[in-house]
Amino acid sequence: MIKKFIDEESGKIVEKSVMNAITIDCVIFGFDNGSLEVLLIEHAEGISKGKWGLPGGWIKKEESIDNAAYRLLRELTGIKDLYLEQLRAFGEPSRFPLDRVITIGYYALIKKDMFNIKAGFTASDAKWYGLNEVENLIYDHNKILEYSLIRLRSKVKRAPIGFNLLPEKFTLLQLMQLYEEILGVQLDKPNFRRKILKMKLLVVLEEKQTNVSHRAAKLYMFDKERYEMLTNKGFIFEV
Amino acid sequence: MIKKFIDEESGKIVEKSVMNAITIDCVIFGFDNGSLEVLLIEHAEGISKGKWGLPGGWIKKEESIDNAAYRLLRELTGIKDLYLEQLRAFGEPSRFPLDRVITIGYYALIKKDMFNIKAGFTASDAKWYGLNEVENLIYDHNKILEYSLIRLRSKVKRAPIGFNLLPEKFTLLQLMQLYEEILGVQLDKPNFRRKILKMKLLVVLEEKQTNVSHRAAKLYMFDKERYEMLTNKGFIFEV
DNA sequence: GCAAAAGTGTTTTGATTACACCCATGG
DNA sequence: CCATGGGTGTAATCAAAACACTTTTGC
Repeated sequence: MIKKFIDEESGKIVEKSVMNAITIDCVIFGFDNGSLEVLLIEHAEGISKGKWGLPGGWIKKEESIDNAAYRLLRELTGIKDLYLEQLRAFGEPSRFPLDRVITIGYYALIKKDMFNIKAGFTASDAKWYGLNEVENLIYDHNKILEYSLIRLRSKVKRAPIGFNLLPEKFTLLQLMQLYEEILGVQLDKPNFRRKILKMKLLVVLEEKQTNVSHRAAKLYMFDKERYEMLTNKGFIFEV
Repeated sequence: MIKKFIDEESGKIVEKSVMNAITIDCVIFGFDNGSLEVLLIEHAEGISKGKWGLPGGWIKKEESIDNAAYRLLRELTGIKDLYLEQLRAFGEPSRFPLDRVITIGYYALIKKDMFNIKAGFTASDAKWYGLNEVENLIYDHNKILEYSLIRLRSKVKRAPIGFNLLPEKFTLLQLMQLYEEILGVQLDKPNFRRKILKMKLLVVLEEKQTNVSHRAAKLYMFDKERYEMLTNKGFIFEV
């Protein structure tokens, strides 16, 4: 099967051979005003025209599935620095009405402040949805979204991937609210502070919040090197 | 693409249409004499003839990928009652030398005492290997096996799937050795007892061990109903 | 000074760990 | 009677949870 692509270097339209009957669909998470959101696409072509669904696409013959997912996200958001992880394959025979198509689900975490949507030629419109605003999506995309949430909740307890949803510099309250939102729990501020600081994954900055009508909070950054060091030693992260 | 299958009801050979360029590969774990083992297949056809690899096969057009994995396991082992879980899709372009083929990895846990190998027509021989005995497998099967181990280790801490590797009736020491083997750690017997019993997932039986040259241990069974009840309430299992 | 969030301190509770020790059984 | 694993008890340590309290800032 042959599909058209925009070449990333030259910008020209090129034709490429893609895998048959296998696609990629991606749940993109963002975090804004204390709420977790997903990026959905209004499909512009085919039988699903006008309906909303997860962004997705085809796998080129010569690219790995991880690279295909990266490419699709770049095409849509322009972001190169994001967290990406495969969920699993979804392969009910009835999931795609016209033909037997298996899809490989991914989820991505992006810093929303780095982001602007580049609507591609298979997406007429893209929009952020709060998790409770999401209604009926095309095919089995609700199921993929549901599964991605389970996975995100479980993963966020074991590795500090939450930082990928926050801006470079953030306050401890922002971080706590992120965890509260993802895990759907209420956390105790003093206890959260102590716990997260004890992990030594954060670097305190000189900077503080500005223009807030209360005591300004210190800003922190995630210390990736320290994290790598700790994970290599078999470190476990739990909030 | 058309492949030959043995119809499970009539026993006759039938031709079925299968998915192109997508396969299933399965890591089958068993537990014997305190050691974790995997079932490997000596491939009898194609370019991988004579080499060992994971059991796998094609996905029929009309069956779901989970069902395809179940069917393959039934064809190979005859066992209907086993634990099966998808790992993820493996899709490096170079993983299969002749063509671009994406595979969906699964892992299964079986009770070895229920089991006898039914060598199918795509497998000339099947053999259990201890984890350290496994050498170079075909394609990316070492990678799939490695990943399945990571997954098994992580899963076994959060859900009592280990029982699927033990006989119906077992002693606490057997169970502890299973955890020690899977997790690669030494556990303290008294502490393990208390912890596992406090979870209330085990039923004590009247029976005891026989013919042992030490005090006979009580036999236990896993209480599946109790487990379902606890999981529904958001129960977490950690050893 | 008041509201609102930042940030510190302290007590209680419960789980984890480490290890000493007694029990039952076959050879 | 001794080796082997079955099984119980307990003290020490550590993390989690609950919550009272002080600090800083804008209005």
